[in-house]
Amino acid sequence: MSAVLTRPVGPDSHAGIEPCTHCDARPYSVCNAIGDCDLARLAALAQVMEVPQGTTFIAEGEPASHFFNITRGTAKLFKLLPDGRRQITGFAMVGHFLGLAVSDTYAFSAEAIEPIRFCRFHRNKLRALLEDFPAMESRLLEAAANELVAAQEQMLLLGRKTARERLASFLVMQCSQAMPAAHPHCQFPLPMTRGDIADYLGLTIETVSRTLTVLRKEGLIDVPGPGVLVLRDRAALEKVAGGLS
Amino acid sequence: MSAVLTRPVGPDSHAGIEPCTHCDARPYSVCNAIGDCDLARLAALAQVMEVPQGTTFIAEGEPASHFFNITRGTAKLFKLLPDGRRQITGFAMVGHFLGLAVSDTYAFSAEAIEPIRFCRFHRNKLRALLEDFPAMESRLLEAAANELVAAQEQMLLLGRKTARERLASFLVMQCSQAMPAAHPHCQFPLPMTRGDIADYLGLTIETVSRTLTVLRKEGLIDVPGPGVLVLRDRAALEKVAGGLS
DNA sequence: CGGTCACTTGATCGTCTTCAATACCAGTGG
DNA sequence: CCACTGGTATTGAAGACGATCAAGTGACCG
Repeated sequence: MSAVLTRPVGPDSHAGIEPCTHCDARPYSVCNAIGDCDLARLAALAQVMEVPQGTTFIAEGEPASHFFNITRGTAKLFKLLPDGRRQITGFAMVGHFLGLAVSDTYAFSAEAIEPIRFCRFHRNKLRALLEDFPAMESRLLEAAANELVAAQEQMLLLGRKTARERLASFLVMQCSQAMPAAHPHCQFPLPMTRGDIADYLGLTIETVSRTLTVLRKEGLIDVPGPGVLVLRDRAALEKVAGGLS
Repeated sequence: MSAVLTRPVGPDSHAGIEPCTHCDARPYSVCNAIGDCDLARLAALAQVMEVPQGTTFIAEGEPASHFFNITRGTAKLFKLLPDGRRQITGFAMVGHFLGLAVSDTYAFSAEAIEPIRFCRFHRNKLRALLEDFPAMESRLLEAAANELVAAQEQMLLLGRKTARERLASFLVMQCSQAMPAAHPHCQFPLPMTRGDIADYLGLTIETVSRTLTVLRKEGLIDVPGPGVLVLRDRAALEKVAGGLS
């Protein structure tokens, strides 16, 4: 990580004063396993940081010194082949935990697709903390199990679905993530570029663009502006996503 | 799971007498986190079972009542689309743990590709056990983290690698799994069919067969018999697998 | 022997990629 | 104000890789 591009949040910042008690991510993240009374101990280990859009704050292959917890914004996680081909393995939103890997180097890279804030912990210090808070370890296991399920779903998408099915799956998933309630008609932000979507779905930018155009002309979706998307017919999209048309 | 096709191993069986102490999987599996003295408690919960090749012993979408631990043979884990398209998300060998999912239904199916033996545990009983043995929970978390890394690698393969690169990656991985030592010249069993390999790599049977033929004619591999494979030039295969040719 | 099954090989087809041109927007500086 | 730039998105035409369709082989088995 480039030291120039990252900076700890100063004492004037809200998050700087009470890094955990009032954290935006607390309701969503694994740290909610720790009671308010013990939170100070966690806060003592946390280093809150903000980085601008485009910052690579985890680099594949580098020594894995920290755990990360996203508290604002979205990051993309990806792996690269030597010739530049890229596969985005996921998007980490508020509450997402990064760096679980047992290995001593990171298995993937992470880059901010918006200005983001995260807190980070030294691995060995957090490991010691985990021994005192088994509840947090349980939550981590739970989170890992959920990610594993999502990864298997993504393998099905990458290995067996058509471009049309991939886009439909992606949009439905993004929608349900943004709006837990299953509204039939839903609008939500789409902070990633076409290139990011393509690298997430194993397609090219052109195919993503073309397929979105088709879905739009069919009246299944609408693109009112850059970074915004509307599902006009969510039920139909879910059918397409499931391979039923 | 069909009750007809599975059967608990009787008291005459070796595994039936001491399900854990002398288990083949113990050195490789998460249960090695439990000391010999406490092993009886684990054994009391374990139900050792054997099923023949072809048995589907976990079915996607069914109530997730058990955890599983493979102790002999190999199983394939897969997800299906309504029209029959199939994606194999992994092969579970000796020591592999299944059923971590938080959800109340299984997220994937599992089928024996050889005659296999496994032990299974009721989820709620095992959960209670985990509270008394945090070391086991740590091992589970470790295992889950490793699987997550493997899943990300597989996403890179499915999303961005060519058929040739996929086969090379698969063979190198199978080899290093079978023989931890990095012999330049290595022979190992390949229990899965071409169809299984295809569904694991997101290809068709024909493409798998053709690509293996090419690799064979290039002298990179050899197929001495059905279910057996030899890497003639492992270094070259690793280059191909990494996208370097 | 006829049966099935797994695998191989060939010919053709189609989806997605590649290459290319264009449009658009924001920022910058003449 | 407008030209210039770089990044992002859209659209078109041509091409390639893998899929599909089809035939044939060999092994195993009743």
